[in-house]
Parts: sequence; structure tokens; C-alpha cells
Amino acid sequence: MAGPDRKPTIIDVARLAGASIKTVSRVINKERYVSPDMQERIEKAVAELGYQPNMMARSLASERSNLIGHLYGDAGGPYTLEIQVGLLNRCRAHGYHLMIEEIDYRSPNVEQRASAIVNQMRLDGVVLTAPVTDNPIVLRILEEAGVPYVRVTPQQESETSPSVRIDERQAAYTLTQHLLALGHRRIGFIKGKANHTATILRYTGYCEALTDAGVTVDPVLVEQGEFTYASAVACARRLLDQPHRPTAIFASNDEMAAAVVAEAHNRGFSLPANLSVVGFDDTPLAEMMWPPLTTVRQPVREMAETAADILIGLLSQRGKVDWPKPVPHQVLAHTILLRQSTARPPGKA
Amino acid sequence: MAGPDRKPTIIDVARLAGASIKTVSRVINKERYVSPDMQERIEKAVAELGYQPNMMARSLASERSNLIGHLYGDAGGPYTLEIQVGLLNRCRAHGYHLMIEEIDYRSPNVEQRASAIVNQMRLDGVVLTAPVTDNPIVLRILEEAGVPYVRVTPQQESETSPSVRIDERQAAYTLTQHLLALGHRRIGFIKGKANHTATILRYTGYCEALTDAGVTVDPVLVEQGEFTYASAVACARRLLDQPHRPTAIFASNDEMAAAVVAEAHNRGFSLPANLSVVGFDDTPLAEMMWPPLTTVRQPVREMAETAADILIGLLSQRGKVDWPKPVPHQVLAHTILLRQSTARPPGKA
DNA sequence: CGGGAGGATGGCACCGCTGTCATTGCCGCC
DNA sequence: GGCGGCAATGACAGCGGTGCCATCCTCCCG
Repeated sequence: MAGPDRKPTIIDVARLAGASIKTVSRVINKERYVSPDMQERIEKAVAELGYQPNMMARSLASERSNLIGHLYGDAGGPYTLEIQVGLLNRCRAHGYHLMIEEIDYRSPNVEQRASAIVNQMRLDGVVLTAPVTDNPIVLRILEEAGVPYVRVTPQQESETSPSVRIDERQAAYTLTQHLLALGHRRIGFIKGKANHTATILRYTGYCEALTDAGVTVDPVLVEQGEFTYASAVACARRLLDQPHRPTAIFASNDEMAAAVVAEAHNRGFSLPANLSVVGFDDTPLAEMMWPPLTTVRQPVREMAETAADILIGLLSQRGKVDWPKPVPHQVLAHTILLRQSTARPPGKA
Repeated sequence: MAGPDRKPTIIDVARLAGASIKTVSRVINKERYVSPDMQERIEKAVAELGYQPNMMARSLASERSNLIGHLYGDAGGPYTLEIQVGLLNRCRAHGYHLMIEEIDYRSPNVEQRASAIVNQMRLDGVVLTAPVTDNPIVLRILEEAGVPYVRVTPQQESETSPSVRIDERQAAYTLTQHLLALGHRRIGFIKGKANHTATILRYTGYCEALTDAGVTVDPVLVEQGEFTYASAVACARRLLDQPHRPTAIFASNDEMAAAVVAEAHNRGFSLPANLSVVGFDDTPLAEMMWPPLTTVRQPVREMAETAADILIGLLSQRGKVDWPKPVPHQVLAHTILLRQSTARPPGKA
């Protein structure tokens, strides 16, 4: 059973099927104009030889690499992974392969690196996630190279590239409303890393909900975090040290919410009786911590899948229309998950 | 400043530098036998044109793709991501690119898919993580294709492929010893998914520690979990429902430990006073839950880096030695993290 | 019954690079 | 002074496909 030691090429298939190379190529690529019996003969030959087209040769000749790149900044925990799973799902379904590249957006040679990634590998398309979604250098290089790209949760929607996101402002608004409805009036807020889109939108939603409910935003109750556990511990301390402390705390992500919960536990608070806490993102952590965290779920995987679909759709019509306009900007639905970390404030049965 | 719209090729560089294509190729590939001034001229031309070698063409001509694949089964949360980060670090450092492929090891066409991945993309090497590390079909295909691969935490070390792992048995042994040292004698154990290597090794370590300390392994205290939160909730219930219940519980991973903690909280236990809990893996969850979990940290990223190093080392000497023998089997050091989820058993001040 | 449309197939250049081998020039050594 | 040896360079044939165009055949229609 030891076949020929060299991998079969299209030539071998052609010879075996008694057809020309070109016709085999047509069958492989599911092009039209091949008679049924010829097709069958070729398919049989392909199966018999276990022929697998060489992607490298294919790409070289056709200027299409069947490669989609995922560019991201720092490996953002479960989020990044979910994105990849989503992308992978779609890539697989459409015969694309996924290439992942981290890019240090702070480094001075972002340009060089981004260019290397895009140009050397001849990526067909790219999906961008935070924090490179809005990096001007990366975007420029992509534009220059003419590589289509889709951005997941960009800061600003652009006219040249599609995007996918959820309405974070709205989500934060609703979540804050939930706390208000429970009777909370002093609601602390821990912001995320400065300048992140998410930080701004979530904070805006919080402020608007309060204002709309006739509650003034008290700057004393707003802390600046960094999206990390450690940063939030300090914030939680300051918040809980206050004489007239908040009865609820809205942390801009789950990790920071976990820090608040831990700090509260440390002080012997019973949750949620003494303090309500909400997070954002619904990381796996959220339902495994105790008490399970009320939070917002972004359909991250689905967002990635949508991004991939848009990209692949774009690629498939390459050459026909250069770019559909206006480019799509999808807003996916989020879910508010009410779990057990929220309750009426103490004293208000 | 709008250069030529076509990407520069090696020919353009050669022309500009007044050299032959081949010599440019030599410079690009850092081969010997190029005079200093020629080298300089070529490098200048490369810089001036912003020339980037086309990987596809390079691969086609050289039979080397500079592509390393990461094959994994189900997206295993933070673990998989850490692996990728580790691999990425090394790939970047050595000019390789990472291609990630999920492979449904239960599907009937694993063979087809594995073969497609390996043969179509002409991967130079592959890193395997659970649960495909020991899939016979995948391994066979890799062997047949002659693609070097490294396995991270395989069930069985093989003579044909290097591996990287930690001593899980020893880690579980030490962790159990810790509980014993605190004074616990009734120590519950929640096993992982049946047939996983990790499950067996961790359980073995637990048993041996007990036995060595003169404590009999009580089957009533051993539950079969599945590495998931949900599975462990049921186990925890059964364990805690027992009249003579354990004073400590060793869950085979952090996620299951979180379930035990949650169940204990539900029952109003105060942790760790009423019940000690330990996990395994040190997922981000471990330090963010409350109380922070005593667990074992596998240097996952480092393991991935080691795997990549081994692989890249192998690739770089391709053709010289076909395979170093014996192949390396690295065992990396783990860390026992004593946090606040463990204490002396109740009644033993 | 001639001509044209369009399906089916093949020929061949070429994608951008590397491997192999040939060639050149120079140096050292007997 | 002739010659082997080696550094330095180049010529050229592929690697395994695809794009474009030519060709052939069949069928339909005026």
C-alpha cells in the first residue's frame, strides 16, 4: 500500500483521468463547462490518488490565498478565544484558513510588522479586534494593500470597512435601569481603561440612565479602573471606604466586578444583601463566581461569525463590485443576564 | 509618493541593485557568499522598494512553508489561548506564522480533515494539544506526511515525537499532602472526564498521597466529574449530602472547584473554615473567585513556547539529522499556589 | 445547408521564488 | 608558471497550479 512517495500533483490526476491539467483544475474549482462523465472520471482519479491541491501553488497562480487573518492586540482572555472560535467556524465552512497574528500596537515598528503580515502572506482578508480596530497605522496599511477587512467593535464606524458590534451604551443603560428599579440610588461605577471605546460607551449608558431617572451622577461614586482585577480592587476599596457608601456598584467588566465582590467578601459583607454588583461581558467567570454575577452578554462568537460572513461574502464577489456601499455595520443583540449578585438595597425590603 | 501599483518582486530589486535574482535571493535568505558591498546595495534596494518576499512563491519553490499549525480539539478556554500566545511568541521570533485549526475528533471524517490541513497547507510542523494529542488517526496522518510534530501533555510519550508536559501526578500528590498536613483526613475527590490523561494522573497522585500518609482511599468520597462546572455541582451535592461529609474537596480542575465553592456557599458554609477546596490549573478564575483558590499552576505558556522551540529547532536542522534520538520529552516545573480556600479542618484549631 | 452561438476541452505562458549547476576571477602552492 | 580550490555571481529550469486564448464540436436557426 505504500503509494508513490511523492505527493500526487494535478498532473498525475490529469494523466490518470486522461484529461488535460486545465480540465482537472476546472473540476477542482467547481467551474462550469465540464461534461458529467469527464467530471466523474476526474473525481475518481482524485479520490484514487488522494490528491490534495497545493495551496501554495494555487495562491501563487491565482492571487488568492484562501487565508484570513485575525489581527489583535493583547491576548484578551476568553474574548479573543471566542472570537477565534467564531472565525474558525466560518472559515472552515467556506474553505478558508485562519492565520492569527498578534501585533504589539505600542511598538515602534507596528508599521513594519503589519505590513509584513499583510503583504508577505498575501492575506485575502482580515478581521480586526480591539485594540487594533482603530489603529491608524494598521488601517492605513490594510487600505494601501487593498486588503478587505472587517472590524469588531470599532470606536468609529468608517465608510470603507464594515463592522460588527453590540450597542454597549444601551446595554449599560438597561443594566443601570435594573439597579434603579431595584431601588438603588447611590450606584458606584468603575470605568475601564481610559480611551477605550467600551469604557466611554458603558459610562455614557450609566450616566444617561441615572439622569433619565432623575438621579444626579455623583463624581465621588465614579472610579477610574483599567479593566483589570488589580485595578478594581483599589477602586472598590475607595468606594466602600466612603462614609455614605454606594449600595450597588457597576463595574465596567466582569473581572473588575469580581474584584468588587472579593473586596466586599473581605469586609464580611453578605452579597447581594449588603451590596449589589453588576459586571459586563459575561465571561465564564461570571457564572462561576459566587454569587453568580448579573451582567451583560455580548454574543462574541456570533459577532465573529458575522464578521467572517461579511468578509467572506465580500471576497466571493471580488472583482464584480469593488465594495458594496454603504458598507454594512451590524449591530447584534445583547442579553442582560440577571443573576444573583443584585437585590434591593439594604433597608428597602 | 504613489509608487508602482504592483507589489515589487525580487526581479525589481535585482534590477535596481544591478544584481541577479539569485543573488538577491541569497541576501534575503542570509546565505553565505555575498560580498559586503553587493549585500549593501541589495539591502538598499529592498528598503527603497519596500520589497516583501512573497511567501507563497517562496514556499512553492522551496518546499518550506514557514507555517506552523496548532491543532486542537475543543476550544478549551483559557488554556488554548495561553498555548496560542506561547506559540505565537516563538513563531514571531523565528519568522514562522501560526495557523490554527480546530479538528472535531469525534467526527467521522477526522482523517479527511486532518489530511486536508496538513497536506493542502504544507505545514512545516504541528503542535498538538489535548484532546488530539493522542488521536491515532491524526498521528498517523502526520507520520505519513512526514510532518514533524510536538505534543503538549500527551497521554503516552512516543519515540517518534517530542512532548512537553508537567508532572501532574506529582502536583496532585503535593497538593493532597498539603491538605493532609493541615489535618484533613476525609478528603473528597472529583475526577475529570473519564479517559483523559489528566484525570488519571491527578487521581493517582491523590491516591498515592493518601496511601503514603496511611489514609485509606474511601470510594464514597470519590466522584466522577467531567471537568465542567455543571458536572461538578452534582458531585459536590452528593459529597456534601453525606452524613459524615468530607472536610476538604480536591476538584480535578478549577472550574469544578468553583462549583464546589458555589455549592458550599449555597449551603451557608463559611469558607475555608467549614470546608477546604483545592483545584488544578490556576485559570484566571482561581484568583478572582472568593475565596481565592489554592491550586496548581501549569506553566502553560511556557510549555507552548518550549514546544515551539523544539519544533523550530527540529525544522532548522531538517535534512541534516532526520530526527534526533531519543526525541526530547520535557517536563516543566509546576507551582503549588497556596491561597485562601484551604485551612485546618473544623474542630482542629 | 451555411453560419453563428456556446459548451467542452486543451495549450501555454506565467505567478515569484529557490535549487542546481556553470562560470568567473583570484589566491596560494608546488 | 600552471593548477587546484574556493569565494562570488549568474543562468535556467522548475515548484504546482491558474488565466487567457485557441480549438473543436454540436446544435439551432434562418
